[in-house]
Amino acid sequence: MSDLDATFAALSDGTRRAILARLRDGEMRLSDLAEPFEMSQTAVSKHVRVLSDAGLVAVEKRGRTRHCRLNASAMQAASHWLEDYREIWIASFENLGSYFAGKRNPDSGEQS
Amino acid sequence: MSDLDATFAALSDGTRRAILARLRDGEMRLSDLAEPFEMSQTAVSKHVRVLSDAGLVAVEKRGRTRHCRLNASAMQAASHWLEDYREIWIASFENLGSYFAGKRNPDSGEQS
DNA sequence: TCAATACTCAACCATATGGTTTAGTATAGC
DNA sequence: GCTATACTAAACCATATGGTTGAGTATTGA
Repeated sequence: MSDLDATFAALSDGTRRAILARLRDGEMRLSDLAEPFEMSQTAVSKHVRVLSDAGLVAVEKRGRTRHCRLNASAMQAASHWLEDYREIWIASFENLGSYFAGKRNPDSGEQS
Repeated sequence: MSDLDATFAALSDGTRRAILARLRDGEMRLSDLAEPFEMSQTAVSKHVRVLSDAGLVAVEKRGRTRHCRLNASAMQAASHWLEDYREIWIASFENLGSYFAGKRNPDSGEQS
């Protein structure tokens, strides 16, 4: 599995995205991280494992607790891949803008 | 499944990302699209279906052919989600930069 | 030392995924 | 109308995924 495969696959689950969102506020123990989710801690632990394997979070063992923090650099690769398509979706919005502009005023293609 | 679930899941397969890459050059018939892949046309058709369900490609039936084109707006939602983490990974790179800079020269934080 | 805490591991289950093959449908063109 | 083309659909298979429970391990703290 390529790195991008793993990254996008890890991001394709809502629970895992919620875990990442929680970690934006800073490092958190696995048990605290799992607290709001309506599933077993084992399940959350598995999700964290997936995120860790994808390089999206770093887990550090400290005594009997595991401390998780974001490792956003893997996201950058995913973001970079998407970036290559940015001009295409911008173009499609411009076309849409021209379309609506044309309905109002055939000379104008501008948008706010 | 949320839209983001579907989008990221669709992007997590290398074949599907390759399909999207091919479509960057413009619209293509399904059979032409399938040609370089070492799998059955049925398999490619299924991948296109996944991309279509995720809103990443638009498929238009014209006679007996299906014409596929990029619909990059769904990518924008994914990109936007990742964007929220940009400041975090930038911060982590800055820290890394400072770290290496500190090894060379404690006054400089610049990199090539 | 002993109990509680914070996990991991293993086994299991249901469903999803990525592929195949075979058969069927709709259209094009002779 | 008949045949080739370009698909889609259905059935099947192996493996992956997301969840569970129950047992095991390591660490803390009284």
